[in-house]
Amino acid sequence: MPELPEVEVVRRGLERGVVGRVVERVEVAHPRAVRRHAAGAADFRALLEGRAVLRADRRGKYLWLALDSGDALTGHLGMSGQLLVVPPDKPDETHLRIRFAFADGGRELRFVDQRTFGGLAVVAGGAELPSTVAHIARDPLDPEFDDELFVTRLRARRTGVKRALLDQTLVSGIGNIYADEALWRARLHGGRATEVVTRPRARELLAHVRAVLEESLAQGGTSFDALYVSTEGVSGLFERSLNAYGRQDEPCARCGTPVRREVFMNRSSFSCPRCQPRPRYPR
DNA sequence: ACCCACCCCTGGGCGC
DNA sequence: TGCGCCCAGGGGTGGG
Repeated sequence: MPELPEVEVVRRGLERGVVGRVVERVEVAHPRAVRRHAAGAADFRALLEGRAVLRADRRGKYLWLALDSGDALTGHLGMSGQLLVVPPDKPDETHLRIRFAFADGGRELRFVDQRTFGGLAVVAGGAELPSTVAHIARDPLDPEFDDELFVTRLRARRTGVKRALLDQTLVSGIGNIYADEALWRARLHGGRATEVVTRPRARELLAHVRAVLEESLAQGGTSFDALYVSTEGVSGLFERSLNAYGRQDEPCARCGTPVRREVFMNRSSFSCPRCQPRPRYPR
């Protein structure tokens, strides 16, 4: 899916739906879904069967379940991954990749992923912070996120502001939607060079990032279609609150100028031509 | 240490 | 109907 709000909705669903339960049986229906588990599907199964789930954690767009073995079942949803908690008798989804049945015979956990950009892996000793997640920065909703460090590092970059926001090693959890929304709120064009953004402007941008992530989370995230849903299959409602993303040719909510679409980093960027003028020297 | 182009996939929507 | 494009909330990798 999904960006931070959508992943956090899933994490909360896992907390309610699988924490405290014991995995009894794992079925890997598609090997690509465990390609990040280098030792293969059989090893993946062996490390999970019989294990109890202690916690559901998240950093940025990465999720993990802490296990009683000290290992972590880590996951990334990619562009189209879903983690669903469903009754065992529910018919298999078309793109069901991995099934987890629990010892209590209750609802199953299913990893469903149309495009298979996502995947799961067991990381040895990773219950606290999986080594495969440690390379990314904290996200803006993390209480230990260091705002001033972010401002310093942002300004040290020699790139554009949007590229920087999308760089998960600088700040995690932001994707194409929330980058565009935060930039719209901050009245900044994504091509603005990071080194000319003043410290107060950078702090302001971060405040907008945080606000849009929190507001979206409160609405259950953004769901353009049925691919972006909670563990219960429920869609989020934040799409109606988007001001820039996907709003090409619609009037800017501030000034009425039609929202433009530009291709940037081989993907779409939406912005207001008047509120967010192109910089003279874009990055 | 950065930054960028490219690659990995499937399916929906569109024009022809 | 069908085909060929284009498009889509992702990251990892290898080159410069």
